[in-house]
Formats: sequence, C-alpha cells, structure tokens
Amino acid sequence: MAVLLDAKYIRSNPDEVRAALAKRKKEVNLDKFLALDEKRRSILSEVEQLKNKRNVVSQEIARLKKEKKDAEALIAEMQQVSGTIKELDDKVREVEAELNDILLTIPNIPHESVPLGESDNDNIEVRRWGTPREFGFEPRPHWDIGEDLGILDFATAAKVTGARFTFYKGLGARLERALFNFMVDLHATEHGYTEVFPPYMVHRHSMVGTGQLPKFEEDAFKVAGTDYFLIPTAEVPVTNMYREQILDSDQLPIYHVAYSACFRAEAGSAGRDTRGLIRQHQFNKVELVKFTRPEDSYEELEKLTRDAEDVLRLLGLPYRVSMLCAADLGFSSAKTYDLEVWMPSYGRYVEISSCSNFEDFQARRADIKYRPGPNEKARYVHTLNGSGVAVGRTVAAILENYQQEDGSVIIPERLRPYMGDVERICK
RNA sequence: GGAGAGAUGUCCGAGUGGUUUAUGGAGCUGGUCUUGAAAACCAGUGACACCGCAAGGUGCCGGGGGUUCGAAUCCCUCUCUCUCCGCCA
Repeated sequence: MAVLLDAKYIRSNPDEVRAALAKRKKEVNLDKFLALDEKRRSILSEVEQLKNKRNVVSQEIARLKKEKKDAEALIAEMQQVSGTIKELDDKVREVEAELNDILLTIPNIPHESVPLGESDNDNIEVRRWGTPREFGFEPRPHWDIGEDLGILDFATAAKVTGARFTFYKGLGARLERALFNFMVDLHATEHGYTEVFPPYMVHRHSMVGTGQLPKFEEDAFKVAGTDYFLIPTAEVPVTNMYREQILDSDQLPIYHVAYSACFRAEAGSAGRDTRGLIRQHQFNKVELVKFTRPEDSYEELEKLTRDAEDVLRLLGLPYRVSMLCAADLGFSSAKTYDLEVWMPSYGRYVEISSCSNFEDFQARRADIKYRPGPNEKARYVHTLNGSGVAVGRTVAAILENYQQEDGSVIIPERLRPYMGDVERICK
C-alpha cells in the first residue's frame, strides 16, 4: 500500500499545518518530516537519472546483440549501475517508510468553523430539542430499572464473560432489537440510505484506512491467530467498501446505513461509567456513512446530523447538539457534531451519536476517489459518518426517561409496532 | 484443509526475456449524417502515481521479494477470485 498522504500540501504550507495542529493541542514533529521529505526527493532524482541511463543503455545492448556486435563492456558497466540503483532504491524505501509513519500519526486539520478550545468544556451547544421531564419522584438509573424488570442482567454476563458485558432478556432483548430495526428502517426508507450488513472483523489495512490504526491499536480487539480486528464501529467496514476505487461522479453521493455490533477495548476508561449500558465492550449501533463530492460535504454533514436527530425526536427523547472544539475532535475528523441525550439519573446530557466530516482524510488513507467528469483527473471523495444512533445508550435513555413511579417503563409509541404492540414493560 | 486455474489501465480483454515507449475494443471528446436523438462512420484521446517552474524523467501489468545488462513475461512468497474434493451453520 504505502500511499503517501498529502506530503506536497504539508511541504508547501508548513505554517498552516502547524497552526492547525496547534489548535488540537497535539505535538507533531513537522521539522523531521520536512527534512525526510527533502532527503527523499534528492535520492529519488538521483536514482531516477540512473534508471534512465539503464533503460537507454539496455536498448543499446539489445541493438548491439541483434547486430551480433560485442556488448560486454556495456553489460559490465550496467552491472555497476544496477547495483547502485538497488542501494538507492532501498534507501528511498526506508525514508518513505519513515515518512509514512509520521504521516499516519498526523491528525486531520480542523475545519475553519470549528472553535478553538482546551477540552470538551469548550464545545459549543448548537441547539436543543425537547424538555427534560419533571419527575414526581426520584428517577432511578437504568441499570436498577432494568435489573428490577428482569430485562438487563449484568451479573450473569460478568459470570459468563466479564465486566462491561450485558445479557438482555425478554422484553429487554426485544427492545434492543426493536430499536435497531426501527432505526435502520427509518434511515433506509425515509432518509434514502442503502442498507448494508458488514463483516464484524476487518484486516489491518481497513483499520488504517479509516484512521483507527496505527495510533489506537490498544483500543481494538485483535483476533488471536489472525490479522483481523473486531470492528469498533461499522464505519470501518462500510467506508472501506470503496477502498482503492475510482467512483463515477454520478454514483455520488453514496449513502449507507449499517446495523452492527461494535467492539471496543475501552483502554484507559477504567473506572468510568462502570455501571449500566453506557460503556460496554460490545454494543449495537446503527451507523450512517456517506461518500460525497468535496464541495457538498459540509451540507451533507448537516443533513446527516438531522437524520440522526430524527431518531431521538421520533422516540421523544430530549437531546442537544454540540459542535466539538478543536481539542476534543477525533483523530480523523475535520468537524464533528455530538448528539447528547438527556439522561435523568446523570442529570445531564450523554453522548449518543457523533456525526463527522472527515473531508479527504480517510479517502487518502483508503484511496477512494471519483472522477468529476469525463477525462478529468480523479479526486479524493469526502467521507462522513455518524451514529444513527447507539442502540444500547438508547435503551438506557428510554428506560430512564420513560420510567414510571411503579417501576414500569412506557414504550414510545413509534416503537410499539416493532415491539408486538407492547405499550409498557412491567414486572 | 487438499488439488487445479486465474488476477493486466475507468471497464472488457491481448500479450510467455530486448523497437511493448502495454495490442484491440468499450468509454470519453469533436465531427459527418439527422428536425432532434439513437445507430453508423471519421478523427482525436488513452490508466494511475511520484520528481520537476518547465522541458522532461521515473515507477506501475494483484501485493512483496529475487534472477538478469534488460522482466507484464522466469523464480520465490503472500493475498484474493473461480472450479473440483473434504468438512460444516
């Protein structure tokens, strides 16, 4: 593979890149990069001259041989040249590998509309929908509600597997299944997304393509004895569907919706959200993925975010949308809106979806292009994705927001057709 | 898991060591014809990446390595696809 990322851009706009990365509060050794880049080009031009010579003289040798003339002197000389070429080629390879290592650790450049900031405290609330309900009693956390109703069983999952796993039982399992069916149907039939059902394991290249590797290997589950990783999100297989492809302009935009289980090691999250459904090693998610022309991608991000919000609106769950500041932005993203649902037991909004425009960052790494018009040069597409939405957290939000004083939970109306018309989960 | 066959540019498909600087189609662009379109015919174009201000140069025939003065072509290796056998939800 070894697709060189946009070395040219960094070379010609080093200050701009430096400034953009500073926004993220990330250290990147650009000077080393620029020096290596310089070195690469100088060796390259040297070796290319030698190769030119080799090509020319080889023709000459062929001609001499045809005429039955002596070519021994030229052949001897070319043996030397070939040796040198081999050495220089090795050196170029070495330098390129180093360059690539650096490039793969450089995060995306934040979009100009993204605010500066130091932490998630500096994210900007864009809008809110719905009003958190007034409870006439002390609202309980979803894990208590779920366990009391016999629909969530954390203890048994801990016995069978370990911490951060859950058994859903009875109407709990039904609720989970109803939710992802509802979400996929909504996006596929009302928002124009084509449904896909992806593999749950991908190889290393795909993880590099969407930016999970090489920087975040400890966050992923690796399948022993293989080079496969359990997907942390359907974004990985779905975005990589079009890797190393040149799409026709009229294929764009491409919209996909995918339900999948997601697997995350949650390294570094020890002690955070240890109870309940909020942070699990395995959870279900419905993911929206778009491939668009560069000039359309920001408009498409707004639409994608609205599509995700629709899920929460139709379920009657109060939420807010916030724009992440540069310091809180994910590695691959140029701009991200988080959807946060109201969680009564937390007394605050909790992330339930993250909608991002990656611009051409993933497209470069995965080599996804399109041809703007006949005989035009292929360009990188822009990729976007967002959760539409995280299913486990939606279950948590429904249990908490729709809980009743007697411990039962009312099912949102829109969901009832998927629940066999069950209106309420009782003991 | 075993045996065999394959992988060539946007697509289809030739090419088994030296004028292949990769045949030929399709496609695309322009034209002729037509009220317009299609079809047909004529001409043009001919993938992609890198270096270079440019002229130009280099690389690339699934990935990686090797042999050779010279590799799409020979050798090794990996991946994937197809056919048959075995196993299997």
